[in-house]
Amino acid sequence: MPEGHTIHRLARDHLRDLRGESLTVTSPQGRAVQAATVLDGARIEAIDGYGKHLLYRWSTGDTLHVHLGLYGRFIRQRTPAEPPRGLKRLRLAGDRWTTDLSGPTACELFDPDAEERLLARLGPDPLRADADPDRFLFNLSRRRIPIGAALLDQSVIAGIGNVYRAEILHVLAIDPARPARELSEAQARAVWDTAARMLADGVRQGRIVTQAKPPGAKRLARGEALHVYRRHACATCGGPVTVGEMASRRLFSCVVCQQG
DNA sequence: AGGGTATGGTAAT
DNA sequence: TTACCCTACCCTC
Repeated sequence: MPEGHTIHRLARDHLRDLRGESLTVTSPQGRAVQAATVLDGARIEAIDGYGKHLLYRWSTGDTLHVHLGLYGRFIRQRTPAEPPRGLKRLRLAGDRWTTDLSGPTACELFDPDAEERLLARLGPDPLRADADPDRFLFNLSRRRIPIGAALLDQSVIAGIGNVYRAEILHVLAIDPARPARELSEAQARAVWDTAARMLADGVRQGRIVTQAKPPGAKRLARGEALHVYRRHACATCGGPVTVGEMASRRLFSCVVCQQG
């Protein structure tokens, strides 16, 4: 689920569903007791997404940091909600909606300087209006690691995960093994622009879709939405998709389209 | 019941 | 590099 598009969509949805109401905050699993105690009865005033991180700004002045990791998810239901089932780290119950968080890597209150430390190790996030593409170009220009590894490095660019990595490099016909700093400036800009466009599409659609929808089609089936990720044949040329490993994740690329 | 897998990341070695 | 953490789901036995 969670690459950058998921995070920014959650920020938007949670703001819509929960902002301004006094929330009942509980820690059903018993693993976020301190945060729940501090925040219970308070209101969410704003929510920021940075890459794959969510920052909830509360009326108490506190910031709650959530990182979903690989398995984390939010489940929404109408208030009053069923008693929590399974392992729920946090429950936010408002007048209309109740949201449960399960499986996050992080769910914690930030110290005063924790946010600064977090932002210092994140590259620019193409989904943010205040993002600076030149910082991304600069970051790429000084990395000798492959571009396929650089795109997963959150200090180079924030918000890209394993699906977007494969899809971005594919639509630009870039060999993932190519050293990041050897990309031309035009190519690096194209990577940024493509990332920004794909992520924004992901926010709108609530899932990752990188293929154009044929006229008349309602919704692309799963397996038709992507070009190479988890496919055997490339959606563009029909050629074989190879599966390798880069940055400890499975990397899919088209032998034909993405030759070095 | 148990194993493998997943769109992520950190800390120790 | 490796070990480890987090949860749900799917497959096989």
